[in-house]
Amino acid sequence: MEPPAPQRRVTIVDVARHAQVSTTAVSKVLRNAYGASPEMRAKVRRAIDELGYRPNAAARGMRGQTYTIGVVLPDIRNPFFPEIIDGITGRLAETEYQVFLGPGGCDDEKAEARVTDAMIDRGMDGIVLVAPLSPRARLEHIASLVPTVVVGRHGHSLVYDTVTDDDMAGASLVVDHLAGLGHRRITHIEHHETDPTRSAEMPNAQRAEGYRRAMRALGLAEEIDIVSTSYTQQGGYQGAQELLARTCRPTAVFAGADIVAMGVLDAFAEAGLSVPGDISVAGYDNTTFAAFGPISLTSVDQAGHEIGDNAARLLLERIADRHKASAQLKLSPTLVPRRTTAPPRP
Amino acid sequence: MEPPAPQRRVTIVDVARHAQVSTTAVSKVLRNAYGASPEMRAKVRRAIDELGYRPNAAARGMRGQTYTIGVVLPDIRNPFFPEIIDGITGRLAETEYQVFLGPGGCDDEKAEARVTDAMIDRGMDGIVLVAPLSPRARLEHIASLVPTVVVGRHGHSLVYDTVTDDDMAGASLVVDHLAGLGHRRITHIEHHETDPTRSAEMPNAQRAEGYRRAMRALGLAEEIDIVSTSYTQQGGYQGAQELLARTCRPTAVFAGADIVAMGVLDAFAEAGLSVPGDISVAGYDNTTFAAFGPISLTSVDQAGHEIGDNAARLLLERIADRHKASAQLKLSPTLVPRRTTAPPRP
DNA sequence: GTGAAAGCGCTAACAA
DNA sequence: TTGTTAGCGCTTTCAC
Repeated sequence: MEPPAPQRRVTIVDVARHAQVSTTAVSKVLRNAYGASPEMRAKVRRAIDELGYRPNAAARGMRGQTYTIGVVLPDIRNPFFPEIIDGITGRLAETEYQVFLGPGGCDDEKAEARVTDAMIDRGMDGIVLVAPLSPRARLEHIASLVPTVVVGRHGHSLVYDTVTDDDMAGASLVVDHLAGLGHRRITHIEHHETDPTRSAEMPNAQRAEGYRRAMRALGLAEEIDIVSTSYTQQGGYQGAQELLARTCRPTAVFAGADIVAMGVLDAFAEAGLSVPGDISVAGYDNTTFAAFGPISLTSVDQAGHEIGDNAARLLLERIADRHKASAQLKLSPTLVPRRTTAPPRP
Repeated sequence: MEPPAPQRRVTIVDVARHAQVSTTAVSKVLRNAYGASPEMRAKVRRAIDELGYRPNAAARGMRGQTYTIGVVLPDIRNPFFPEIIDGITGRLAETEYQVFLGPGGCDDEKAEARVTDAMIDRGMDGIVLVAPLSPRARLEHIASLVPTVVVGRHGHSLVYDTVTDDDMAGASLVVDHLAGLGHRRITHIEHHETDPTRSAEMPNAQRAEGYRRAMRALGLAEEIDIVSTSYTQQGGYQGAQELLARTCRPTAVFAGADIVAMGVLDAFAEAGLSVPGDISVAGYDNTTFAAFGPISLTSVDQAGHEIGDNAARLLLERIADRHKASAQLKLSPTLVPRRTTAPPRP
């Protein structure tokens, strides 16, 4: 009687024996590497299918690749990220690579470091960092250890590629839209950046700067008015409270993110202001809920899917050639006008 | 001159040499295993710090554990999942385990299989399946290969643990709430389950059944009315259209999910119905957007954080003892009344 | 084109 | 308590 094999997983050795070839041959077939005749490939493929063999990624990783790509998200809650993920997985679907997401605790630099370290420890072949919080030096350190693409953060580097949305142009779209409706007193609610080292690289800073430039370009330099809070619902609520306390209120508010606009709408509703009758509100990100009927928020749509797709493409290129010149891609956002913006009261 | 070490990563051998001990000793310290004196531990710890050593997870995985937990989500877009993730990572934060999320393409059984296979290939120590679509046999197969906890799917198994919300009780909460306000004609919009094999195990089926039972318990058996569409905004819109076409409309709608309620609200707004003046609407999941001012949707809150926390706890127990008896946990949801429900017109 | 053999970095038996 | 040694499953020279 045969000893009852205790659920041992099929290995490359089993495949080699079953196909009557060497393990080297099997390995070559697995990697589509040079040095295996068509007949051999066929034979090996058949054995793989018959045995239901699946390579052990850990073992592969010891010498070669793990065929694993890590994506680090600062905050899974942000409804903008799924678009990026879809773009990445879409591009990678046809390849052997598998994507795993690392949950970076909401706005927590420590958690981000932990996740990226964990990915490096696990021998991931490449990493996509989405809107990372880490200082630039840290990003370059990561990139020196593993092929890296940084998404949603401005500022170029020689060691990693970047894919961003043109946040400055996006802010212009909003300001131009509001000015086109007849608004002059347009206030921007921004996310206050605490860390000066990464400051200019963050999208929020770019949006604020885009707001300033667009206002100036329209001859509204005098009207430039920025309230600093944070990109949260709470931040929007506080910002709106500040505006409500003024004697001369703006006729339109450009919130730096949709979630901020939610807080603004809450505050205005509480104060009995009607939107857009008394005041217009616009957001940024075109999150899922912006489209919901009761909200119907004018917003800016970042090309999320395209961003992810390009990030994955650049990462594959960098995995293939770690020393290629770094690329910087800037994609264009579009305005999605909805029912929270209208001409000001005459 | 020394040869410029080409960025070689520090290994256990380097640590052992630097601390003047054997690699076994280092390994024991890493795993807090038995058989290392305090002095030795201290010496090794120091060497680890001085060299900045981090163990290679792939190599560890070849013999022992990878210290990696995989979480499979059916759809990253569902705003209910972040709560679960937080619960899981919270519980695991104090341990050596790292969580990675596998992006299961929205409602795609094939994608789910691909992700789970990938996790097994990568030697993950445990897997949490959130509301999986796979047939039961497949779940048991996965569980036979790696410690598994299934979340958000009813139906017990001997090989995996389950953590669910009491969806039947949740449905009762909604029906009781509406009936308490004076409603009798309460319609439920359900997700139509195509696959009969998993049918009864899915939360949507439980919610529909809970609705029926609650109606009967209130003596409203005659009024039981279920519209079958899907748990999407589109599904809600279609379901509402069907109701609008009737001569005798319900006075309240219980949507099986918040996202369904969004579609319902859209349709009612288009038809000029006011909510809750003309008709009340309730959802399920208490998603982030349900709380937004302009929406303010009455909903059912699942104990997401608690679900995740317990799932992680059970998984750790199962990793420690693969043959322990399987556990089934059912947590209680709560009702969150908001402004979309009110007494019917007299 | 093919395969034997030497590792990759770690853990687990086993000896000392 | 400590160290020696043999793999884990794969990839990669390097002979043939």
